[in-house]
Amino acid sequence: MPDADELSEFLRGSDLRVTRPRVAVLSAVYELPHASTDVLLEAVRTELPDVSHQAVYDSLHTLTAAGLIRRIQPSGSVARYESRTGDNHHHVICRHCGSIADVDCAVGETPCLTAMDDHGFTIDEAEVIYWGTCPTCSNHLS
Amino acid sequence: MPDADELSEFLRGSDLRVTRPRVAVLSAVYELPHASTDVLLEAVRTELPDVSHQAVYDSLHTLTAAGLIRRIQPSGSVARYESRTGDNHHHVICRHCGSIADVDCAVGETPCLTAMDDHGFTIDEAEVIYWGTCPTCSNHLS
DNA sequence: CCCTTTTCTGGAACGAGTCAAGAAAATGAT
DNA sequence: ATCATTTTCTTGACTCGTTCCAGAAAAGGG
Repeated sequence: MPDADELSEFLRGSDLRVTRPRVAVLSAVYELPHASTDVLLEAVRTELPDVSHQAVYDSLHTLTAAGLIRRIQPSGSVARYESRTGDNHHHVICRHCGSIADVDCAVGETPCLTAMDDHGFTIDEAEVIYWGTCPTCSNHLS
Repeated sequence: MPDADELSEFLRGSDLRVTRPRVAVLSAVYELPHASTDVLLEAVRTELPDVSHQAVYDSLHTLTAAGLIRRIQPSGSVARYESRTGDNHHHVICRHCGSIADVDCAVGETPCLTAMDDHGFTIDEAEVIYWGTCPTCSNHLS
């Protein structure tokens, strides 16, 4: 869990200005993986009570564009963010409660990156989402 | 491309009442794969000019719940629907224009269905989205 | 053919996200 | 350090896809 100085360095390393909202947002994304925007907004406001939601949206967009965080948006969900980037990991999502866990690639480094027939597309990413039921919901349902 | 009678049979086969909006919606989804709700609404209205948008939303939900059509919703896109169901195919999406094409499984029948560490989840579906650039946009950009 | 159940209409409402203009803050140069 | 420039943040309105609701209409079984 990087501290504020490290987070600032991450920002500077991406040629981004270091502002308190950005540091707070980045910190929140590290603390709360797969959190939605409004959860992150609340988290940020425990530290900076007066940030606007717009500042959080802007920061999330900027950080995403810089590659410091990753945005994921499964079907039927609002946007969520995580700090693990660039390692080609995927997600398993519970259909019942919406909880998300990370899963590493099953098949080598870039599984399925070669589609059978790519229709002439140039493919640069294969996003895999596993849908299922989490342990908690399994117990609850049985 | 099934005709109205066949579509009606599909509905009855799923224990759904046969209504004109439903037949028209189902027909539109067959005609326009990966179309968004409002495109489907327009298509339906060429045949049934007075359908409400709510009827189309309801029909899409009902047909999706019955498994007659499939709903897909890539990040940053509105909901889209297709008539190919149950064959475990995936999609390749153009980052620039949003166009979608079907791709069959690259690796056998259920690629990646076995996650490396499933965190105790019971996985029932692996959804793969290939992101890239379509031929048209490739030409345009070069 | 009528009755019950389900579906459709019309319109209001919701929520995540975006837009826009001016105020504030962060960087780079003096 | 301070100032000027550039970028970012605040405030508040607004958009758009989607959902909610109550009453009207239509489908299918008896």
